[in-house]
Amino acid sequence: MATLQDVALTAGVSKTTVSRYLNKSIELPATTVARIDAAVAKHEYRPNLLARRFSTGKTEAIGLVIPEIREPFFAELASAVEDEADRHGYTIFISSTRSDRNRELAALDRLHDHHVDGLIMLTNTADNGTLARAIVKRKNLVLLDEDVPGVRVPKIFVENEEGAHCATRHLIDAGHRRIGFLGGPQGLMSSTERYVGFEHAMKAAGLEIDANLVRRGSFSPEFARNAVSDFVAMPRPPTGLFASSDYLAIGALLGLRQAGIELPGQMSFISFDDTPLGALLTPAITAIRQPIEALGRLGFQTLYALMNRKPVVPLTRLPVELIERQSVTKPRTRGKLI
Amino acid sequence: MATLQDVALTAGVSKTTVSRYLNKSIELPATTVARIDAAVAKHEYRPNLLARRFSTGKTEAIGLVIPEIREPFFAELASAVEDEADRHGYTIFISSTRSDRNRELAALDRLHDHHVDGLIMLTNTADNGTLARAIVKRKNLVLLDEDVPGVRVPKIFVENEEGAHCATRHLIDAGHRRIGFLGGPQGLMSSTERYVGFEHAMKAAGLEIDANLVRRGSFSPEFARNAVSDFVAMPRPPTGLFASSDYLAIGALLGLRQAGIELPGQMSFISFDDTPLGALLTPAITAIRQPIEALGRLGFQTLYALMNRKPVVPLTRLPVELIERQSVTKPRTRGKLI
DNA sequence: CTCGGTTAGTAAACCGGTTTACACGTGCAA
DNA sequence: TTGCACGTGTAAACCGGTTTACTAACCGAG
Repeated sequence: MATLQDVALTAGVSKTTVSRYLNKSIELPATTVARIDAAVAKHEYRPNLLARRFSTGKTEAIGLVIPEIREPFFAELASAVEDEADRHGYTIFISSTRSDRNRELAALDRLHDHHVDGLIMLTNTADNGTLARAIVKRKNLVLLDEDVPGVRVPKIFVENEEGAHCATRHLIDAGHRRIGFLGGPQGLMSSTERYVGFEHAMKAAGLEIDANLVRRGSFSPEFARNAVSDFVAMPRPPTGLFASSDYLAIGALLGLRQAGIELPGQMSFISFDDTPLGALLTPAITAIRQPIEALGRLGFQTLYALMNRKPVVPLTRLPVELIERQSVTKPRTRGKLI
Repeated sequence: MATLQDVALTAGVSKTTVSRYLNKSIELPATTVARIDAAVAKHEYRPNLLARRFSTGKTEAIGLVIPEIREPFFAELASAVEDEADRHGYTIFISSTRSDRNRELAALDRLHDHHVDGLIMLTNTADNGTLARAIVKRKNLVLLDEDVPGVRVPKIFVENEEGAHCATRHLIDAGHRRIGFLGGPQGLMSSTERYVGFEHAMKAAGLEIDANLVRRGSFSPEFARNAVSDFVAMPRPPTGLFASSDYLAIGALLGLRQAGIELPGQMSFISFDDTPLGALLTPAITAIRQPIEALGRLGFQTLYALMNRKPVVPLTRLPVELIERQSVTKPRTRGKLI
């Protein structure tokens, strides 16, 4: 591998000159430029990235910390972040933490160790303060989609409450009165906000919330499956169901299929996220779409601004959107029950 | 940030000693060890990774080059590779190439530039020689799942032909005689092998292959959708369909739904890959399962051996497995047609 | 007492860029 | 003729580890 020194010797200049020319921090007369260009070409010179990074202290890489790359929501997000990063000359490291706090902390350490210049973090387990304490010691960190309370870093979330309100309202408008709710873990901002949206929509419509039809506590499909099994075994099952994430929806749909419940005839169903899966199912699932692409791009742009010491918006809320498909209809039993 | 020098001064030794002690390349008496440990703790010393990498010329990172992280097959693979890499102290860069040859070449350049120590590559576009020429110039590269002809690097593939044979045989055993085949791009080893498996199974059963029921050329869902639309419009449509990848299956299923074809009653269906999606659909899709986890782990292990100049198996074929679900039954029209 | 071997280290080179501070020559104005 | 600005560069420090080659001190054996 040719070094800067080799190029400099061939071009008859010093390596300082070559370095500064290649980094555009110097203007040179055409003849010198030509000599350097020729020398670079002759040696097929490519700068040694390890040396450059050591010298500048920059890695031109960022980390993306997500719970699980296999889940389509996070894979979509990773794709968007990667694309935007690539556009700015950055590469990304993806850490799948499997919702493991220690792996999240390890990712923060890698930031500290100059492994990466910045971090985009997306957690989905409630913090007892451990994560927050680790985060406040770090710079160049952006939180996406889920909050970590008590840290002052740029945050980009979606309109969870409004989305949940809209979803619930959609079921109500279709004529549903008994509506089940599947929520994520307690202590997570997005979980809470989605529940609040559900609650407000129900209250605004003058409907009681039946506590037996509300299940909160986990994002796992298993959790949703069990909850749904309970729902359909009730004397008066709900006619509509709102799963507050697609991952919950998977479990819920398996539970409904197992119980032989037909969608949307016997049960209307709406979800939150709108990953591509939903469109392929029968019936195609009506859902609140999170702007994953925008989340990823804005996430990188914000981190980029942060790394370059540009001013940054402390909190952004991105809008969500109702995507109507085929899983919500009028309740079949409406005439009988009301 | 404390440096090795700071620690050395505090411990009253030279930085050589601290470095060698921390890297376990020296044995020291207990008292000295204690002094160094205390100094490390006092300074909260963490080695500067950029300096270490520059010094050793190793990045302790590898690249994973795949067509698209959003596709579940590749996301699963990435997850397996990442896990195995993590276990060996390596981190991974993921490059989604979007099947773009230039992005594949760029990833190879990053290997050259010391961006990563090694590369696991998985391509899905036929090579005209460009990729092969770029690959032969590189070291520490492993090919996964798809061949690039003419390069001598370790390769790990699955039993494509056997899998396709098994899938076709499964339809034949269920009583199907008119079987449609959806294949990937021409010029790809996996495409060809899967077609050959189909062909052999048909011949072995004494069945003619109707050229109108064979469509090869792309892995895109759109392609499959169009092919299926043509199939169902034929006077005598096939009763069974073999999609040689899950991504094709998605398009095929959309096409079948659009045409109002009921599965498995009107059409038996089998796919190749068995990503988690298939289990969630109605009916759940019978498929040939690729050993994604094993592919990823063995891929990393092979690269690891390669990077450490250990002997490496030049070609490995991993077995596939038939996962029976609900999308294959006896042909409904069997009595009438035969 | 001297030689050889072991223990416990160390000085300095090295990796290949980037960056700071400065030098030299030339032309133009005062 | 001096002085200054400007164009065209350069020498050397610097980043923080790793690694090579070496040494001083001490112990035991001959």
